[in-house]
Amino acid sequence: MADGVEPGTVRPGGRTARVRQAVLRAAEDALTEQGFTGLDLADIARRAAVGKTTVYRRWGTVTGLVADLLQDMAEQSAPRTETGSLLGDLTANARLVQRTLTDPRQGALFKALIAAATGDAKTAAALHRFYDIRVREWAPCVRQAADRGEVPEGTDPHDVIRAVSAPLYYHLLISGGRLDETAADRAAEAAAIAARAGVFVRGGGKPA
Amino acid sequence: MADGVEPGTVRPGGRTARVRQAVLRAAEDALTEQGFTGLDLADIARRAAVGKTTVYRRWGTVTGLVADLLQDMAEQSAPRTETGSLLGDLTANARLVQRTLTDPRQGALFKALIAAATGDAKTAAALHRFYDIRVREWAPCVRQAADRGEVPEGTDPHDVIRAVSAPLYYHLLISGGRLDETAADRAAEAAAIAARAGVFVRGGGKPA
DNA sequence: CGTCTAACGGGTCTGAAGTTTCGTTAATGG
DNA sequence: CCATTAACGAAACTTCAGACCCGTTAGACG
Repeated sequence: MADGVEPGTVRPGGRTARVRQAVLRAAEDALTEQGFTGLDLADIARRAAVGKTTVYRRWGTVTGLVADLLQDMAEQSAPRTETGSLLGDLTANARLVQRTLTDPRQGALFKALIAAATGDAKTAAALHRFYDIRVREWAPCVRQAADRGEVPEGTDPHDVIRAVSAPLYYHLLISGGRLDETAADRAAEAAAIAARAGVFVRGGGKPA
Repeated sequence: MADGVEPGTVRPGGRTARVRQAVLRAAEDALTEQGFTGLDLADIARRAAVGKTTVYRRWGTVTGLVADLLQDMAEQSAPRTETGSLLGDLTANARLVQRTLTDPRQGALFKALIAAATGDAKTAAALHRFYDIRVREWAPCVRQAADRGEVPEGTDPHDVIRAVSAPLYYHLLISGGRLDETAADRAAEAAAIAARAGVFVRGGGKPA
């Protein structure tokens, strides 16, 4: 037997998958309720009705478990809406993010995920991948705006989408400011205006 | 004797103050090196050459210590620069933030502070206070821009300053994107353009 | 349907985080 | 300079997260 093989890779079907799902859901609940601090794997095992040995063997640490949870979350994507204008699309995105972060459960979960990522490189990589996928999902609306001539040629779609989210996460994590629909609309508007002005043109400084 | 009195409040001079400083510096080092996870008070006590009993008695938990550290950091403010134009001032601010977050020591420290704040309400409040002070320090440059007519009357100075920092923190914590001078300049430019367009006018939606 | 063994799970052990105790040191006020 | 006691610190104690052992369960493959 070749050791160094991660458990769960040889027989990924049936029970193994079931255990993984149960543990990930339990981890989600625990992170939501307890936050990242004061979280132990034994508690998660109890919630998942699974032996704690299993959790320790397969994930080892809390950050490792969070990294796996992020990968699992990345696999389920939510589709975007299309409104026909850049501002409309960005506003839809901003409100989706705002609603997610405002929701008591989801907001707490995302806080915990981000906190976990600050301490561990692998978890950080998983977080980056998760957001990269989300950003990719929304990027087409900027490309369409470029086709319509709403934003300059060469505008980086990813940067525009990220610019919409940034102020909302800043409120959530750092300033503690109100995270209402007005904040979402402002974030979208600011990003749209900056994009139109060519701030997000790849590689270049300002055009005029 | 009235119990319920926090230790260090009756005789705050001499030794008590010396111990506090030593512990806060040690906590800073530990947070920088180890991150928020895997940080224990006994280690901090060792670094500070102080009995661990003292650390547990005065601060109790890691988050409590971080909250005190934030209050200490808030007391030492760095003065802003003035360039005469809104974009110039915002760019100076953005570059200052960018340099701070890029610095290996400071960047790690801020990550740890923010992570700690996600899990504890008191620490979060301390973090909000810290950033509120920083924002207040820079707000006048927006007010001056309003006097010059660069931005509409009623523009919220705080929101503009926060809009500059937001994308930089988003890179640091969430997307993992490059945090170079170009990113800083873009953040400043986007905020300046949005401010000029009236996005940050208090209470109102878009003007035109 | 039966064999093989990957993966799970209960029980036990251990080391370190955190608490309590009590003696020691040094601010504070007169 | 002395008395008072707040605050510190060393060491013993407690608790529990996380590691380990080994028997049990159930996928994979013929």
